[in-house]
Amino acid sequence: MLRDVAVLVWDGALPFELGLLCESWGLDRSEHGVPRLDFAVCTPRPGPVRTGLALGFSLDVEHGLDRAASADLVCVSAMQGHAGAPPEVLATLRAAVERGARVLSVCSGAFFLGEAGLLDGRECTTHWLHTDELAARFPQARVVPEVLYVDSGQVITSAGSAAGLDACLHLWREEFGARVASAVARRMVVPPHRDGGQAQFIRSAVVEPQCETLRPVLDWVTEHLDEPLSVDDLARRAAMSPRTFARRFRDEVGTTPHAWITAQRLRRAEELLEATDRPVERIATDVGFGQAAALRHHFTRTRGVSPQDYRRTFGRRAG
DNA sequence: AGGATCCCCCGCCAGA
DNA sequence: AGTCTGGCGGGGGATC
Repeated sequence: MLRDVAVLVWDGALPFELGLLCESWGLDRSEHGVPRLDFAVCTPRPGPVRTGLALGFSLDVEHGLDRAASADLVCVSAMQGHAGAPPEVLATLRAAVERGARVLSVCSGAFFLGEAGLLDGRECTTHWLHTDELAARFPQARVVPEVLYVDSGQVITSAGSAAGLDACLHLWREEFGARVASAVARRMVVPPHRDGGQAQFIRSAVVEPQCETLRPVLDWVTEHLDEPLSVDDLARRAAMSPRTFARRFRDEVGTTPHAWITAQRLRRAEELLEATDRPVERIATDVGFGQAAALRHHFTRTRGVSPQDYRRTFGRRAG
């Protein structure tokens, strides 16, 4: 169970990436039913820590790295420059993994996990600008480009900047269930869940945010998850050819129609597992899986636990 | 649990 | 030249 989170910083810390870690793990949201965590920002020599990018301000950090020794999760934020983490930091990261804690990197923070030898043989990712460099510097690392984050168990790496939030929300879900994760997301006013495999690029979200042509169809789908949904039907509903629909879908949503629909069905199934006592078979049909086997297959593949186990952990009667 | 069938979905290319 | 569309084919994943 996750109870204690430490974030490691040193000179060159980037405020946005550091800030999202503080926002995710440091805030008290107990009035919204979110467990309160012990949280600390730590640095090798407590005191002033310069931020990167010549932003003209410093942080005053109270805690030394010894404070990270009890953490269940040790986060390494992004720094200006990708090399040369202090040796004490690398030792802290290695010690965390050795004692069974998890480590999480945001953006170029993955390079420091690499320096600590924690990426060897593991799948990982970083900002799309740097995936090639990461793979070159750490040949043993299995770098996955173009995803938002990678959860390889003890080691979680996320892509550029804001994808760190997605990785954090993923961890909230994994540790505390979808209801808590949604409460955290709601407080931060971000979408509750973007799947890790989603593309880092969502072209039209940047290029023409006002022209979200698929929004009505997406909304319709989430209201009709229990029905059979073929791509041809959705394309017709969007008044496009199937080929154009699939292309626009990837551009706007960042994944394929079928993968997205499956992800929505799993999300709904998760909610129903937590909030109701309906049998898994019933939930499968309620969310549009033809057979319960399909739900179980996708659920265990993406969540790492069976629907029943998920309910035992996060359901109403869970202890 | 495995195999047949279905349906995505992506690369390719021609046309607007 | 450059962009967008949509039909086709095939391989592979999903479904039953």
